[in-house]
Amino acid sequence: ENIYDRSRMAPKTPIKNEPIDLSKQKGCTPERNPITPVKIIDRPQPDPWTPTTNLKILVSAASPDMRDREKKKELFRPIENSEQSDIPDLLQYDIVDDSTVDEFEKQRPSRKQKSLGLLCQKFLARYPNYPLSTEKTTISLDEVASILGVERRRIYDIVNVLESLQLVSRVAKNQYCWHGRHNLSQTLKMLQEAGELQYGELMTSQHKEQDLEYKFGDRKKETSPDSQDRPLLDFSEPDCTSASANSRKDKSLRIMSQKFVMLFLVSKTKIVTLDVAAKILIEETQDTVDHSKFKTKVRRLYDIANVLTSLGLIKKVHVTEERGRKPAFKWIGPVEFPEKTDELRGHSPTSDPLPETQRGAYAQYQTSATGKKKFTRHSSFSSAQPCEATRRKVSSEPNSPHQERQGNEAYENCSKMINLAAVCRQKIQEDTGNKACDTETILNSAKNSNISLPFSLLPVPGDSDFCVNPLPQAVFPVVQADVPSFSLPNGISSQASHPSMPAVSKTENGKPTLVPNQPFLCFPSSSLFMLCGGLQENNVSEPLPAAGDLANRSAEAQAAAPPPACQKRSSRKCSSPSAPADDEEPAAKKQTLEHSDLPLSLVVPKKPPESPKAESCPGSGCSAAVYLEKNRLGLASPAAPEVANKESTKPLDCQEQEKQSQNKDPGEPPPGNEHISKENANQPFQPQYLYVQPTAGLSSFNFLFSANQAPGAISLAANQLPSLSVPCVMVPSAALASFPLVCSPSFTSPLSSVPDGSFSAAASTSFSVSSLASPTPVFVSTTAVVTPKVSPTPSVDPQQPAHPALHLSPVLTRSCSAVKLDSPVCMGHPVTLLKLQQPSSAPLTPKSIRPAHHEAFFKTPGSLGDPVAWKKNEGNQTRNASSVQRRLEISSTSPD
DNA sequence: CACTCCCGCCAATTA
DNA sequence: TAATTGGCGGGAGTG
Repeated sequence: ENIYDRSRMAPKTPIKNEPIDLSKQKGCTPERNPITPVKIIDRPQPDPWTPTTNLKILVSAASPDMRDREKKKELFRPIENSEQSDIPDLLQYDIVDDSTVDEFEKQRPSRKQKSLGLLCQKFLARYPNYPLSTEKTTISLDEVASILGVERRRIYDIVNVLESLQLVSRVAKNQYCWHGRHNLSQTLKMLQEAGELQYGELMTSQHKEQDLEYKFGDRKKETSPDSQDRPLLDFSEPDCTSASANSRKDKSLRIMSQKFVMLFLVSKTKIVTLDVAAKILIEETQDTVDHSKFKTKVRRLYDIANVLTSLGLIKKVHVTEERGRKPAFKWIGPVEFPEKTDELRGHSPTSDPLPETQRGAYAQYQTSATGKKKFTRHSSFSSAQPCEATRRKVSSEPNSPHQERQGNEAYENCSKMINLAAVCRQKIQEDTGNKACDTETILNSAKNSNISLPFSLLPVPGDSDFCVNPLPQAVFPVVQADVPSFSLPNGISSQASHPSMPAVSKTENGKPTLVPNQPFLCFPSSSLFMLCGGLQENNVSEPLPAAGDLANRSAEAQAAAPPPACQKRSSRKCSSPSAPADDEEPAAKKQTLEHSDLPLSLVVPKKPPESPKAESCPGSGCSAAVYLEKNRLGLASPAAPEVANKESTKPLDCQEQEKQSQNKDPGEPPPGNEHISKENANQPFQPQYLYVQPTAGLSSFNFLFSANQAPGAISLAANQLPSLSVPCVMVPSAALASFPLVCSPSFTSPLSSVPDGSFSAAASTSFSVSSLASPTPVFVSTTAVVTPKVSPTPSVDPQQPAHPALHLSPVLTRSCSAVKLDSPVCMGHPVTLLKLQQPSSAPLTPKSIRPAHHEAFFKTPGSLGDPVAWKKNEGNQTRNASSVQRRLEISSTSPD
């Protein structure tokens, strides 16, 4: 055997592929570097295809043999190393050359070289931390396994953990999509919230005991945990089950990873010992802790810890207790999300560890969102939820039929997350009370349901999110749907996305459904601003009920709903929030916004408590929204915010916006979000705006609505169409400056502003107007807000065939968020809106719509100018920008 | 010896 | 049924 090996080693391996060679080479080549020499060697295979392929082949071929023997492993190993070239190996090799068996041993790199942590680093090194939204990176498990020279099993370990944090999502069999860390903070936030719910008590209570070291102060709970844990578990499981029915398989690694992370996030000391964690995690299962079980759990925790360490989220430490020193891990990642401005935090910590890559990019955050979305489809599975949908559901599907399925997993994850979030949320609700309840509830439901939901809402996949506001009235069912959709956060992105998907599908129907009557607003991403005329001054903070308007915005805000994931039921409708409030005008009024981010959900919950005020508003309905604002304002949103805040946000002037159409752009420097809000205040004129920020980073947009706005103003502009009285503006946060989008009912003009590059981002967005029905519904969607910034140029492609009416489609595309406004909706005054409505019917076609061009608009600023462009009536218009882009759609319709 | 955790069998799921 | 996933725990490497 030995001989065989040797011989083969030398020659063979090396040959083929690059990396491999190394190891082998040593044999051949004295030196360490195998690199050169080898290639030649053997036969390459007949088919060269790709380099990778060859490798794979080799590997595979080799492996079997090797195995038989034993050594094989070793061989492989080298491979791994090869890239980096592990030194050790080389040495050994040399030595080994002659010798024989030993070689094997020697060669083998040593356990460390094969460690999961190292492998994970190699894996991570292959992908950018903050990929551009546009690019969607798919990961082929086989390929990666062969490239890294490891068995696929190991890749699963890595991917499962990454998936639990949403750094990747499963797209299909053997295929994962890389999202990077854009959503990481959101995910962590969710986990933190969920963790607080589940484990918080424990901490508080401090069961701690045993294991932990007091010293550190960890909390650990252990014993009692069961009960608590359970809840979580339950939640999660249920979700899963119910929702996707997924398998339970998820059970372990993924869930365990999330729980493990939760423990860190909840822990004050940020240090968790393995044994404590193991106990806690076991409980879920049962109390009996049998030793073996414990051991197994610990093994798994090491696996997870290795991956998390590679991610730079934790590091190993030792805690000494009375008993002695125990292994423990300390969280070194971001901690922030909690409330406040967390955003910031995010990066830094994280980044540190990270490789160079990109850390900086917060901005990307947003963008990334888009990427996430990938999922697309929800499966139709609608089955899931009957509820709401009943009606709406659409058939579905839209577009992409491809894979969706996979989504399930994602769903699961998402769902889990969602569940957690939901839980949190609920709590919050409780706390807060009802006010928002509806909303929340809705949200919750949404989450669950979302998947199924038909509605349009769409979630945005990525971050974006949107809000939907249903009108009060209509709300109901529809709402539900909406809600859900929106929820997705993020992150879940992916998952979320999935949910979205459904939404999307809905969309189809959706359109109709969506909003048929009601208007909704969706805001994508996190950041949105809403302005309401009513607002009183200030911001958000108080929403003042008084203004009915405010109310409108309300609640929805909730953004909370993160959850999309689950399908569960959603029953509630979201709409609600507003509803209660006032009634102002009926429909119109209420609108709410929602945001959804994943994070949101998390956020939301918190908020509530925090900001009761907002709630107070409740009456009006505002609550949700309000509080969102608050959050934002106050805290800043957690997630991405930073960026957004910083920059972006700018609200541009309202006025302008109002005007709208235009967006303004860039220039304006609006103050930070906060400022903005203030601005609002300041600007009294405008008073009414709501600003919503995105929580997450996304944020790309902000929306402003003016309540009062004359609609006319806005609308007019361009199109004239119609209608919409309400003007809205979206501003990308990131871009801030860049542009806001405005939608007016018709949308018309607003966009124009975009022109700038910034807009380009915008570009992504698309607008479409449909004639559909409502008088003026507008949809705006954005998806990825993020994108925009990034690419200005983008172009979009458009494409997709759009569906006419649909806003939906867009959704699918990903991005989308749509807002529709009916007249009512708008925040501001509905009334106005109504009026607006307008006219329009005609609109649709009007002028110019250029269908195709839309893209252009986006892209080019210049184009924007044209009103025409804006309009597109046809269905097709939709375009999608690439994933990245976001689109806006507006429909105007008129009834004719 | 205790801590780590690699490795891969094999069951559960999927395709 | 074959392939993919992933739980699980033996037992080896490290210190």
